[in-house]
Formats: sequence, structure tokens, C-alpha cells
Amino acid sequence: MRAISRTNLADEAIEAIRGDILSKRWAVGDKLPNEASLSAMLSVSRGTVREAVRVLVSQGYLETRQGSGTYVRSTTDAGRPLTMARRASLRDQFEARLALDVEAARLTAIRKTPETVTELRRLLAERGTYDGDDKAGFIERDLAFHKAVIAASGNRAMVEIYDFFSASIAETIAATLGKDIPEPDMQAHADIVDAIETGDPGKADAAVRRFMAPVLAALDRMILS
Amino acid sequence: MRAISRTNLADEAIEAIRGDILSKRWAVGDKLPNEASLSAMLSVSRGTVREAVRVLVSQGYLETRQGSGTYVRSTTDAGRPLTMARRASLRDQFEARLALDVEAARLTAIRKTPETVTELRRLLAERGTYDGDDKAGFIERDLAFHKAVIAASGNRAMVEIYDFFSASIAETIAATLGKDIPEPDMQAHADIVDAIETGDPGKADAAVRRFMAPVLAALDRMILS
DNA sequence: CTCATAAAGTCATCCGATGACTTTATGAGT
DNA sequence: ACTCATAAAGTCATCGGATGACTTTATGAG
Repeated sequence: MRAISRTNLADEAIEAIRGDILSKRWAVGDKLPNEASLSAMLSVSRGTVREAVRVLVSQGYLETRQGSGTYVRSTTDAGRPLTMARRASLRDQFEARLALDVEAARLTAIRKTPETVTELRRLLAERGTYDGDDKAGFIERDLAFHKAVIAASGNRAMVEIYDFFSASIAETIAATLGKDIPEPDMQAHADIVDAIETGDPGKADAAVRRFMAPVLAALDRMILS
Repeated sequence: MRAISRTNLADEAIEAIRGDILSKRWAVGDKLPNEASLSAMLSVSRGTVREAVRVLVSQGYLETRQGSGTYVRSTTDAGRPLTMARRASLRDQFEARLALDVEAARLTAIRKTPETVTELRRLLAERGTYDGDDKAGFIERDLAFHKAVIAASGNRAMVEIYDFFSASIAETIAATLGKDIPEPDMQAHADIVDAIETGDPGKADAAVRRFMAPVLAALDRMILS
């Protein structure tokens, strides 16, 4: 399918080698073929092999010993750090965020307590509306509201993932805001809380999607331009 | 921890460039000097510069555009890894996975090509049904199908998050397969592909939820007991 | 002033060569 | 036979040059 078109040979080499490692073709401590052999196997130059190996070393999979060879240090990606920023576009990150926002809103609607709704309303009031000043502060308060929805879902995994790339999202928003990206207004936010209050996951789902739609549409326009 | 042997020019180059980024010498979006200039500045060859840049790209700090230049993507410590701290519960992980599966299926339904559907059907046929043997192989093939759906969405961020999950998911599936947790059958999988083929995101959404519902229900019973 | 085209700039990749370090083979001395 | 210094081979580290692909900028005709 090649859904993701790798634009460069080094990335392909990285994935090929990582794949061989994860599939246990080489065990921990094993010595990889030398650079010339890898070059021939992967049909790329030795320089490209070196770039790939260097990345895998930085990610903890491999270890090189000058004069000796390249060895496998870890065959598991359990501890693999998720380093998103790669080439995930702003749109991709927003879509991933949307996935979490939607599911969390559904769960929160189901698991909510009266206190949950009260707290969300309080955070929303605190957030206020964007008056053109203190962009960073506003983004922070806005994220605080959304993170609260995630947290209210009671799902720790989602909270951690959300935390992971909310920083990167905030950064990119700050860099691009004030231009074409519309900030969902107070009513859209309030709709989410209201939907959660009804306890209907379908309504919560729909409210979040309505909320994010204008932003995604704006991102599409940015990408096209 | 072995003493940090600075016998390695590429590592020095990595730290030098990363240092300049973190110290905000170059801001987000800024273009770095070209490879030849960096080579001269750091007193290393262009090949070494490329290895360093490649690592920083893999860590999310930089972005290269062929024919254009190398640009700063993040001035924050983007390399900070997401580690599923204190092992979120199995249920939490499944819910997070569900969030990604649902959204990816929606996007794939929208963005699908005939080849996408063909490929998914092929993977599903290859997966087959679980006959009690080769548990690891079956899980691998099963995950391959689900990852293909994610990949077909074209969203790199989701692919990476899913990859991050897949190790632990495979682990937990292996631990529970053949016990109380029902593995969604072939029909449930086929329903997802069919829904994607219709191009209706709503149907794809629903198919995935139907697919996951029995598993989540079983998990609930496990937690209660 | 517009816009198609040429030119320049830059990354992607390959190739060959040299140096540095490690491992293995060798063989003289005991 | 054994030991061990030394040579040889193997491998990674680094360098420089060359070509291709892609993007950006400059150019000039209309």
C-alpha cells in the first residue's frame, strides 16, 4: 500500500533495519553485517547506511564500536520514545488530537459527575475569550480546558498522549495564530460541556467534531495555499 | 554508564547544533546554513554534518526540504520521550487505541482509493483466523491489518502513536488470547473494510465501535471480578 | 506588469580513498 | 607446546568530489 511515501532512502533503510531488529532477525548482542554488506543488502550507498545506523544508535537500538562492528543493543521498542515532531504535519497532529478529544468527550459524558461539569464550566469561564493580547496565556488556558475534558474521562493513557503533543501543538499554534486559523468561540466550547452534561456520548462526540471542524477546514486552506 | 567518549565528531556536531537550537540562536522556521557552511563552521565533513542533521530530524528538532534547505522545527526539547508511565491499565490502552482506530477509519473512508480496499482485504485474508497455534504470528498479522488501516488514513502522527502502542497491545493480547477476551471474528473485521469501501466515515466509525465493543465489555468484566 | 523559462541554490545519494581502532593470525623465543 | 609481541585483516570514522533531484530566484519576452 505504501500509504506513507518515504521520500528518502535513509528513512527506508532505518525502517528496514529496525524491522529486522524488532522481528528478532538479529538478537541482542549480535553483530550486524558490516557497512558494505548492509549497503549491498539495502541497495543504498554506504553513506546512507551510516545515516540510518546513526539514527538507530541515537534511538538506542544499535551500538557501534569503531574497528569492531555494529551491534544490536535492544530488540524491543517497548521503551521506544515516541518522538512525534518528525514530519507529522500540523494537520496530522490536529487530527490525532481530534481522535483523543472525541473519545475522551464520549467517555467523560458516560462517567461524568456533577462536579465534573461544574469544574469544566469554571475552567471555561477562566479561559475567557481571546482579546488579541497574551496569546501564550490564552493558549495555555484553552489547553487547560481541553486537558480537563481528557482528564475527566479517567483515562490515563489518553492524558499522557495528549500531554505529549499538546506542547508541540501549542508551539505551532502560537507560531501561526493571528493569521488564518480561527479559534473556536465560547459557544462551541460551552456546547461540549452541555453535551457532556446530558450524558449522551453521541452528543459529546458531535459537539467536539463541530468544534474542531472550522480549524481543520482552515488548515486545509493553509495546506492548499 | 560509560564515560561519554567524545571520540565521535558526529555526536559533537549533534550537540553543537542542538545547543544552538535550544539556545534560540535559530528560531522556529529559521533556515540553517547550508550543509557546506555547517561543515565549515563545525570543521567536519559534509557527510558528518548530514549524519548529525539526520539524527536531529529523527528527534524532531529539524526538518529538511530537498532543494530548499534545513529548517528548525522545534526549539523546545522535543526529544522528550513519551513513556507510558506507570503502565496505564489495559482498559485505558484499549480505549486510547479505539480513539485512534475510529478516527483513522473515518479518515481512511474519506481518503480511500480502490487500491486501499484491495490491500486491506488482502491483509485480512492473510491474517486468517486463529487456530490455536502460532499465537505470536497471528497477533502480528492482526496488528498488521489494523496498522494498515491507520496508515491508509495518511496521518503520520496517528501511525506513530499506534506504533508506540502496538508493542504493549500485542503483549496484552498475547496474555489474554484464548481466555476470557473474545477476539473479534473475521466478519467484524470485514465489516470495517466494507464500511471504508462505502466512503462513509459514519459507517466506518460505527463498524470499528461494534468491533471493539465486545473486547471492552470483556475487559469490564475482568476489572469487576 | 504577468508569467513562462532559465539559472542558481540546496539537499539526496553515490563513490572512492585514507585514517583509526579492534580482532585475528602469525611465528619467534622459551 | 605455550606465550606473547607483532603483523595482517577487518571494520568503523571521516573526508572530498561528483551527479541527480528538487526548490527558489532571477530573467526576459510579451
